[in-house]
Amino acid sequence: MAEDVFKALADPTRRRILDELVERDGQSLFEICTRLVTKHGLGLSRQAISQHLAVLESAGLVVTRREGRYKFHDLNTEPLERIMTRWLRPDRPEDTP
Amino acid sequence: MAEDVFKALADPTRRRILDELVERDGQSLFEICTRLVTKHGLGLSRQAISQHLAVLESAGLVVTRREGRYKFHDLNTEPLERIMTRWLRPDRPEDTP
DNA sequence: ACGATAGGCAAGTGATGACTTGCCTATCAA
DNA sequence: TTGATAGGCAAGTCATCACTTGCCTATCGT
Repeated sequence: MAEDVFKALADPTRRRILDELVERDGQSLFEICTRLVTKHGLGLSRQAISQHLAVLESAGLVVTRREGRYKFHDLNTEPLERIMTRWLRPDRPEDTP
Repeated sequence: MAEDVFKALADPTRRRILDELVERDGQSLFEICTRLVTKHGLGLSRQAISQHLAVLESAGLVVTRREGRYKFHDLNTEPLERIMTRWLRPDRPEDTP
């Protein structure tokens, strides 16, 4: 649902996670944790990140695959593409196909 | 700031307001109130809508112009176009909140 | 001048959301 | 098996947010 996508995007930490997945797809929870801490200095617990990933997943922005004890997270931009054109009026010459 | 834009879009009522302004630009506060009530059955006070409009305005999604005792609200899609491509182009992650 | 219209300001309330802590299960390596 | 790794579940705290209520200012028409 569109509601879930907008709410998922409302949090800066979740947007950081999406940035991280754009840069490197298929990361595990712990990978994302360490990269958020080392690269952006975010002091968040593992559970916090886990909950953020759950929100992103239920919004369809992240899809997961399990392999053994690892759970890999992949970005899915399809919900974004559906949503962003909602208020873009068709009177813009460069954007209208 | 991108943060304000995402937070502004997080609320369903504010998204309704943007829908309303796409359909008919330059409405006053009372016009928006009555249209939200009659067309979508939203039972909200005038102040609630006013606060939502303030959020949208500080996010840059709505620009206002005063004429006498009227204040007209116009849609501005420029902030949307800036944040849209953040995760759609893997080469260039953008800066943030 | 008056009353009616259009809008703003500020404090208070109730709900949602972000984050933590503690404990639990499952998988792998030695 | 033991211990370490990867992750999940649930309750609790604290802040933010949406919305209301009440009162205030400014502008217009008569």
